[in-house]
Amino acid sequence: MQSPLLLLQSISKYIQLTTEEENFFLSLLQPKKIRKKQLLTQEGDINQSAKFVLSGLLRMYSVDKNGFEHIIQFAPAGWWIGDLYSYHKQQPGNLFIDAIEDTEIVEISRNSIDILFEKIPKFERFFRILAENALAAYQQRLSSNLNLPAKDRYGYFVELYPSLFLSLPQKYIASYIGVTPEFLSKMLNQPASKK
Amino acid sequence: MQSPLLLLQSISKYIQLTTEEENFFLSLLQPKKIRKKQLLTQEGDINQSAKFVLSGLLRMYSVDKNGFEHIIQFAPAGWWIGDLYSYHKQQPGNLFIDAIEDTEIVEISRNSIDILFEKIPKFERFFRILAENALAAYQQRLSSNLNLPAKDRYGYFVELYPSLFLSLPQKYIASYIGVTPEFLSKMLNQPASKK
DNA sequence: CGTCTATTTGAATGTACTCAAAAGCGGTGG
DNA sequence: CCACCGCTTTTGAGTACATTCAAATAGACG
Repeated sequence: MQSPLLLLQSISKYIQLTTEEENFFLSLLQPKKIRKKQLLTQEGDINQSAKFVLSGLLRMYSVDKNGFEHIIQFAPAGWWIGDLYSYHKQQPGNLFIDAIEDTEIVEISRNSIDILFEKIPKFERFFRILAENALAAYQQRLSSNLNLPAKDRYGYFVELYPSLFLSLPQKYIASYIGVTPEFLSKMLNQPASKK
Repeated sequence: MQSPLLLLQSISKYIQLTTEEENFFLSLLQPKKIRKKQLLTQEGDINQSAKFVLSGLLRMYSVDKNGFEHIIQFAPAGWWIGDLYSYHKQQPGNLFIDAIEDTEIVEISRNSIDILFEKIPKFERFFRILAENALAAYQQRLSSNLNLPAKDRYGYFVELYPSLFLSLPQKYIASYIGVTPEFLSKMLNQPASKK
């Protein structure tokens, strides 16, 4: 199993921990493996934990009434993922999370996070910064997506996930930028008339 | 000028402050009035403060290369607003904020927030929760917007801002849900064939 | 190699846009 | 208090972007 080193590194960017604090934090983590195509979370679940990807690749998506999937976010190694609406309100969410590749994550339960905040208040700061970063990213995505043509949305995707667009099956990209796989295929194979 | 009572109320939902702490917090606030149509923030500005609306109505929007505005968020009384990407990275943002109606806000500068966190660490918690709430809202918006027809996006708008859709000029709603004003008009006046 | 999934291609359709012009509405000044 | 001006909304015709459905082709994996 992958070590949570990656997680400790990302924490140390924002707060400094003593070895003791680090160990206490590590004791709260629960490792988990998700096989390719396996569901981690589904619609109706109440999100009870924060999730950090150590290796592999997850996707979070909603399913509309016609059965079509819309990808909200990918999570490669080093990213957090989760339905924050459900986590925060403690109500059933409407998002699914599954693995595109075999993936290793660590989870921290809501309860553990409460304990963590009590014992090591510095972590309030870390999770604040985390949420603010994620918020900034969502604001960016909304602002760049609203009403822009698919070609431009594809461009933004490539910028945001430069390492993914090479290896990722095209249909996932289509789902992320909000077009059908057929249309994306046509778009990419068109005589490079306009960029 | 409106008193910041509304702000204190919203804080007290998440953390308890002594009178002394309250006063210290209040001493960091800077009130500001923005007249209808006046710009508060524009593309290229580096966001240096958190902004809370006491009364009135603000909008935050981006402008695409064709000059079209896309509204990211409305902020009626009791809401926070700001380009978090720019705030967080301290880089020029690409969002505008202006007033749809005469508006009163209070601002807290980044520096003051740092001082606040140092003096009253409880505020880390407050702003963490704030960011998480906002994040949940953005996740919801993305998930409900992606690839849904305009009719449904309009429905979601009405749910999110029930008080606004009555008084707000229609073209702003169009800009929020990502259609042209002409199209929204046609949509709303169509023989109520399909809800 | 065969099966399953992903991608490509094509034709017909639909949703939303553009451009243009008319109608409605609200405020302001004479 | 009415007339006018500017802004918003409506309406219509033509167009473009993206979808649907269907079928062929290509890849991946056991």
